[in-house]
Parts: sequence; structure tokens; C-alpha cells
Amino acid sequence: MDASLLSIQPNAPEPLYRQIAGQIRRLVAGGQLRPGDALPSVREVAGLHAINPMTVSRAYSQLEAEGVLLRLRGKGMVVADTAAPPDLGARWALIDPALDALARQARELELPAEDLLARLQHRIQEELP
Amino acid sequence: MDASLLSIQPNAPEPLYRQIAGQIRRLVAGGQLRPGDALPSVREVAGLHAINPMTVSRAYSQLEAEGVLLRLRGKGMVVADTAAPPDLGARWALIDPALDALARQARELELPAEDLLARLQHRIQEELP
Amino acid sequence: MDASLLSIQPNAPEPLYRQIAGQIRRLVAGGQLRPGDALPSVREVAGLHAINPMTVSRAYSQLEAEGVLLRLRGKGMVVADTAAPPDLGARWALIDPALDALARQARELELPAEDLLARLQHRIQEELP
Amino acid sequence: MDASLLSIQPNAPEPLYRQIAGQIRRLVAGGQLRPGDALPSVREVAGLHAINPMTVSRAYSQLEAEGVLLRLRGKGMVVADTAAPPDLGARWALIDPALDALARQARELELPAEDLLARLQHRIQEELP
DNA sequence: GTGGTCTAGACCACG
DNA sequence: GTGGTCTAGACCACA
Repeated sequence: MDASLLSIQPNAPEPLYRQIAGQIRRLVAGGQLRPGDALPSVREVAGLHAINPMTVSRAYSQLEAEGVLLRLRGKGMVVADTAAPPDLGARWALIDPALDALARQARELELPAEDLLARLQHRIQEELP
Repeated sequence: MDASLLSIQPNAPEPLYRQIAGQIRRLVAGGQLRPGDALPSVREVAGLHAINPMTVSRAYSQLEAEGVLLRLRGKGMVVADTAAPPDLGARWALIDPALDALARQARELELPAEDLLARLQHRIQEELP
Repeated sequence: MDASLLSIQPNAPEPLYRQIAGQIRRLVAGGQLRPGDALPSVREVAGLHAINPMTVSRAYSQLEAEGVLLRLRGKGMVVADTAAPPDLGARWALIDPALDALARQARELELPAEDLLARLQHRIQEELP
Repeated sequence: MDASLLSIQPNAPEPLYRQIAGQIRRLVAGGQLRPGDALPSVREVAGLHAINPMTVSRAYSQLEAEGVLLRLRGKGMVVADTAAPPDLGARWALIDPALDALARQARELELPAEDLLARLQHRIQEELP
């Protein structure tokens, strides 16, 4: 996996280490990262995104505690063989809070569902920077 | 406005005061709360949701500083006359971060856009508890 | 719970934060810390043992992730209600690795079991500093 | 000495090289390895346990520096003649940290000393895999 | 008052 | 080369 695939937003309210952990967790759950795949080294991610190595390490450690990643001593982190295989239910569960938040906000703002869905579709399909 | 309309989730990662402020901000932007409308008292909200009154007060103060609410001495908080009128662009801007987060997560999880849109539509239209 | 009950050995091979986490985990499993009991604040433990607050915080965070502790916002950490009640099997499981290591080392050193048991009994019953 | 006598646990928290060094140190102190006895080659140990040869070499080098092992050119490592003869005090000293850790953990878990001693006795006497 | 996050930098452990 | 641990210190978020 390439370190540049991670998207870090320093000004977001979500802490950096949780942004990283969340992305990797979803990439594993979605099957874009498979058991055995190597992750970019702590120093590589930290250097590329100009953040502290400890911040990256914290994300990795948390995922290791969850069983998502495995630490190969002296070699780095890989996706664990024991990581749950992509399971549709689990994937929906991971996105559910965000879905819920969006729906609630749309109701509060009285934004028409039709327009919201159109915007979301466009946002999903657009090319990434 | 009735205090019970606020939805507070103590275990969510989003801080309580920001949950409260965000909801009120969106209800005003969406037109469900109009200039002059009274807000429930700090005590009422705090008592109903079993949270610290200071937390509610902090949300109100922040909205007052933004010009969304007005503190009427002896009468409590009301929606300010100077609050920006419901503006479609502003409303979309308020929901944009959530929209963006959802789209990104869906891509990472490789969830089909079609299913996501269907779920969102259902979630928006369902009755609230 | 009193911060002075924690025993920190800076020169042990086991990292400080894991020493702390392990002790609390065992005190909860053994019933000496019960659900709802408050833990000493990060700053208190750090100050008393002359270690960095972050080190203590790391132990607490890990136990929170395990479900042993609960973070009461603005009030500190308490033993979680959902923490497993003292279970004899679980307690033996927690001590099993140490038991195993001791037995193996005794065999390698060809130390007589009788003497080892006598020493252990004495060590368990002796007064603590 | 046969390489298969070494017990290596890759997932234990104790580093591999220290597992190896500790075992050999204890076998020498206990008299199961005597001065002049040959040790299995680095390659043999590494191959059998599927670990990095450098890890084995590091353990050997450390023991050589301690005076426990001697590097005979062309013949491999042997137990040094100058290795301290089995001394009862030294043997107890080697096991003391483990004894201490076990006692402390038992107290924290409030496990009865009687049961602990019984389990330990059973564990010492049982056959090894 | 509480805990959380992040940084910069040092040093260690491991392969 | 890899990750881990710890520190000192700054600043934030929350109640």
C-alpha cells in the first residue's frame, strides 16, 4: 500500500491518528487491503504528510490491538490474516454513524431528499484529487 | 421550541455542547426555528437530558456569539432577528462536511452508490423515535 | 482508589504503561476495584511516581478500549459497569503466563519444586513495603 | 545440545534473542549444559524455529560476552570452562524476578496461595510437549 | 478540575 | 531498516 493513498486533514475535528486508523480499517473491511499486504512504514507516512511519527504509530498500535494489523518484528506492519474478511454487514455497520448523521442534519436543515441524493451520488463518483 | 426536540447522544464522539449548538444552528438555517422563537431554558435542557447545565450554557453562548441567538434579560434566549435568513447555499454549506465524509467512507468501503443512496433515502424518510 | 497503591518499577523490562494497565486489570478482575470506583487522575499518578502524564494516559486509554475503564467526561476514569465481574477462570488465565514462565525456568535451573513452592508461599504472604 | 530443546515463542512479549539467551543461561546454571558441551549452530537453531539467524547470533554473542559461552573457531560455540559452576544462590537469583512477579500478580488477583501452589506444582511436574 | 492530542527529540529493541 | 517507549511541553476540549 502506498502512503500517499491516505488522506490526512489537519484541520478536521477528528484527531489525526483516528483519521488514519479509520481509513485503514475501512480499506481492510472493503477488501482494498488484503491479509498479508504491507503497510507503509511509520516514518514514510509521517514524512509524506508532515506529521509526527508517533501519531502514525498510535493509529497502527490501535489497529494492532483490534486485530486488524499484525506487527512483523523488524519488518513492519501487515494486514492480519485473522482480520475479518470483507463482510457486507460489517461494512454497512462501519458507515452507519455517518449515514445517520447526514440524514439527521438533512432533516434539520429541511433539505429536500432528492437534491441530497443527487449531490451525494455526484460526490461519490467524482474523481479524486 | 421544546427541549425534548434536541437529540443528545452522550456516547458519541462529538462533544455535547457541539451537538446542541449544531442542531440549533441547522434548525435556524432550515427555518424550523424563526427569529423571535424562544429556546428552552438551560435548566430545562440540562434536566431533561441529564447533562451539566454548563454544557448547555456553553452551546447557547457560542450561538449568541455567532449572532444566531439573542439573550433577552429575564426572558431567556430567543432566535435573533439578525440571524441570517434561511439561505439555500448556506444550508448546503452546513451539510457539506458530512456529505463529503460519507462519500469518502463509501469509497473506502467499496459500497455500491446505489445501495447507499437507497439506504439514505430510507433513513431520511423514516419516522423518528 | 489511591494512586500510591500502584507499584511502578522504572527498571523492569516491562514498559511502564503496561505495568500500570496490567495492575489495574488484575485489581478489577480480582474484585479489589469494583464497577463505579474512581481511578486516580492521570496527573496524580504521574506526579506521585514521577513519570510523564502521557504514560499514565496511555495505560488508561488502553483499558478504556478494552472496556475495563470508562471515561466520564470532565470527571475522570471509573471502573466500567460492563467490566466482567470477577471470574475465577478469567483470573487464572491472567496469571497463567507468569505461572508458566516460572515453571519452565525452575525446570531449566533444576531447582527442586519443594523449595520453590516454599519460597513462593513465603513471598505471597510477606508484608508489602 | 539439540536445537529442538530450545523453546521459542514468537508471539511472547519477551524478545526472541532474550528467550534464547535466558534458556541457555539457565541450563548452564542448572548444570544441564556443562563446560565443553557444544551448542547447536546458529543456522540449525534458526532453521528449526524459522527465525532470523541474526537473532540467534545475537543471543550467542551476548552469552559469549558474559563468559557463559566460548566461540571455538571452526567448531562453533561451546559452554565455557570459565562459566560459573552451578551455584545454588545464583540459580535462585536468576529465578527471583519471575517468582516476585507471580506473587504480586496473585495478590492483585486475590487468588488463594494454596491453589496457586498446587497449580505450580502440577505445572512443574507435567511432561513437556 | 478532568483527559486528549500533537510535537520534537532522544534512546531503545529488534531483525 | 522497522516499530516502541518515554519525556517535556504546549495547547485544546470538556464539565
